[in-house]
Amino acid sequence: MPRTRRSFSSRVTLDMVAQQAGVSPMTVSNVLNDKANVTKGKREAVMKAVRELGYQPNRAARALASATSLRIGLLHRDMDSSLLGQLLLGTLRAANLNGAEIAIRSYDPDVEGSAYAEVQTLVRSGVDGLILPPPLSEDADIVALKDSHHLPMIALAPGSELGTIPSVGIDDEQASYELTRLIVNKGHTRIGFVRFVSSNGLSQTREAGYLRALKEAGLKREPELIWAGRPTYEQGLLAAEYFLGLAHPPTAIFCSSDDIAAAIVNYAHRQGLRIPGDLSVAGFDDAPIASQTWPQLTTVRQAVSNIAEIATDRLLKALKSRSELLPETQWVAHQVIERQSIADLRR
Amino acid sequence: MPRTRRSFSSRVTLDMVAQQAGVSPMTVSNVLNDKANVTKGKREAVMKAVRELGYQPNRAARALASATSLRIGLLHRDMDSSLLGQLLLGTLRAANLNGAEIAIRSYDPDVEGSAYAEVQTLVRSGVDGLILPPPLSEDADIVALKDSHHLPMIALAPGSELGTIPSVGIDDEQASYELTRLIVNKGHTRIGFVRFVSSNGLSQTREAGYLRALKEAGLKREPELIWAGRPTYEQGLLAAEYFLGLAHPPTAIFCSSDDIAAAIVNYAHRQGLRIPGDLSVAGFDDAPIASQTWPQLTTVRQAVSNIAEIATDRLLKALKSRSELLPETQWVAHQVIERQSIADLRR
DNA sequence: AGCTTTTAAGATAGCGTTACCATCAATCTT
DNA sequence: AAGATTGATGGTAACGCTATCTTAAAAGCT
Repeated sequence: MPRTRRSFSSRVTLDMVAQQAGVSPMTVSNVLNDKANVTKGKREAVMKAVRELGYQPNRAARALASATSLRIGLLHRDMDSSLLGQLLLGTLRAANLNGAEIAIRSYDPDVEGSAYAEVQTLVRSGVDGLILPPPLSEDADIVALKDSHHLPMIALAPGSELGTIPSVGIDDEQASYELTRLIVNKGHTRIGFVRFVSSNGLSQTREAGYLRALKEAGLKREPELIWAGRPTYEQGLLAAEYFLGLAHPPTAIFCSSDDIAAAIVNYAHRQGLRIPGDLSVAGFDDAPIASQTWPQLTTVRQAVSNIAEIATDRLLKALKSRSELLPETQWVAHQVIERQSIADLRR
Repeated sequence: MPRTRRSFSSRVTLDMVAQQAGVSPMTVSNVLNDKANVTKGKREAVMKAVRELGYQPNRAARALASATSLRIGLLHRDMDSSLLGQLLLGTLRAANLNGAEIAIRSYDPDVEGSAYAEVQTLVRSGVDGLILPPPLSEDADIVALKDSHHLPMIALAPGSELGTIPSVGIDDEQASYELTRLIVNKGHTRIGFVRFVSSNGLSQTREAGYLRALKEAGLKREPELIWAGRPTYEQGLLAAEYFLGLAHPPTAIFCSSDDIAAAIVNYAHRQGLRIPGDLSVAGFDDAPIASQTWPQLTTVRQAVSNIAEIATDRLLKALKSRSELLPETQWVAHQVIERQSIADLRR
């Protein structure tokens, strides 16, 4: 037996409509949801009662009862400040528009298996899908969950076509090609390149663009002009040391990361070189540091928040329509940002 | 006897958290809503379980049971990449645990009144409260909405005690004092200071800390050692030019911003000076650039995501309990990060 | 007509929380 | 020391709706 009613609010409920219409609550629900079999008479009686009482369904109750709300997980690298903001912004925008919720967790890139452990927590916590910022699309364990747990996922800026899971990002090969061509067009013929050491898609894709531009300009690939390292400032200092120590150093260096480029600029300054007068440098990503360096770096910008928004939207739409998400790569426009770090040798 | 379970999603519920923590569901609810009196032990056990399971309250259920749903607005500077991530992270964490929703909007700091216009949009869209990251707590129009629209708000890192609205941040004066003292203790007696030009709280608070440390060490305030500018890399170059052009330049420069400090390091390098051998430099904020410079900068770190989380939580708790939010400043611990940019002159 | 199949309508049991007590141990009276 | 007060904890029902199953009547079949 009911003890006390909690709500004093005179809000009209479905039960009141049912009573007024002389039918059961279920019938009212069925009418309102346009369900199968309701006779015309009852349907009209219900609608009349709804109108008279000014009934409006309670969204919260409906959501709770129909368990229709979507939740997607987003994993991010701890301490990855510059991208994170844009990433969250884009994801949240798409999630809000789709009435979905997002669950965020961070992992420590220095701990083996940390990302996978966090994904498992997300899965256990009941997410319906996953957003994978780089470099998570290269984690085989995580990607495997797609089939083993039938967990839809989409990768952000994968660096290269994956084939296994859907993704959204810029065309890295093309962007790299365009930036290299810009350097070539300014008359440089000895152009250094810093690639990533890892065997991931990115390192190869960006190098491919660099090589394509060289080839097109009739320049040979010179192994001594390619240096591999991790994308950190410290590694950039090593790269600078290497390039400037060559018997015949490059006149320009294109780096796969702004951190490295900034380090090279800094190192060169300490050697008394002028940038871009004595050495031209280009970066990639348009991280904050690219414009907090002097001279500011010519680089490539990818619209991170757009990429995140598009990917999230695509994932949610697929989830809603219960349709399979095809493992297609979707490309978003990038932008070559020309600033002052590349000298024009033609003059 | 339960017939069938309807939900297929293994979403983590409050009951599961209760079981994991070894308490009743009610206790979990009480912990999450900061209700009544829960012992520290239970409270921690619950929070631990929440973290482990990645629990997020079901908003629909909460709204239904409590007949309330909260939405708070967060305004951020467009393009403010490095802080934004941490800011969102903290805010979302608190919002999720409280089952609240957050509405995010950006404003253009270069357009007069842009922030106010965006706030109005938020208000019209029906937010129940507002989070104000710096420097919004200094916008009189926005703060006035607190009373005119009875809109609760809380400021982040206000830089100084406001008196008008509640806030959460570090004690800037104390942090500035501590960093200056660290420089003093290394034997420096001519210490330059870069303050912000604006008349906001921050510029004065940080300068006050600098002056307090000088005074304590028996050093005089020398006007020529204080330079004012905006917190940008370009301005930092001007500051460097100024300080190094003095007849009797400082041996150390403490900057109210890492951007400025990094610019000074860079400028000094180009002048052939060694850092910290010939010039010591310290920054403030521990922005990414502080560790992407060589040598890495000694600076002050504020836990932005914590600050945002605490503030959001405080706002939401007040909203739920329908209690007035007192205009108190709440201080969060800061951390002086000592790296390699300050020379020890005593040896 | 006697039987099975369809169909409208309703009964029942949750969905995941929180409000509102009831309980029992701990602390405080006098 | 016995009774009274507090305070932590949890049992129970309810929030307003929908999924699922059941029923009883209507319709279809041989």
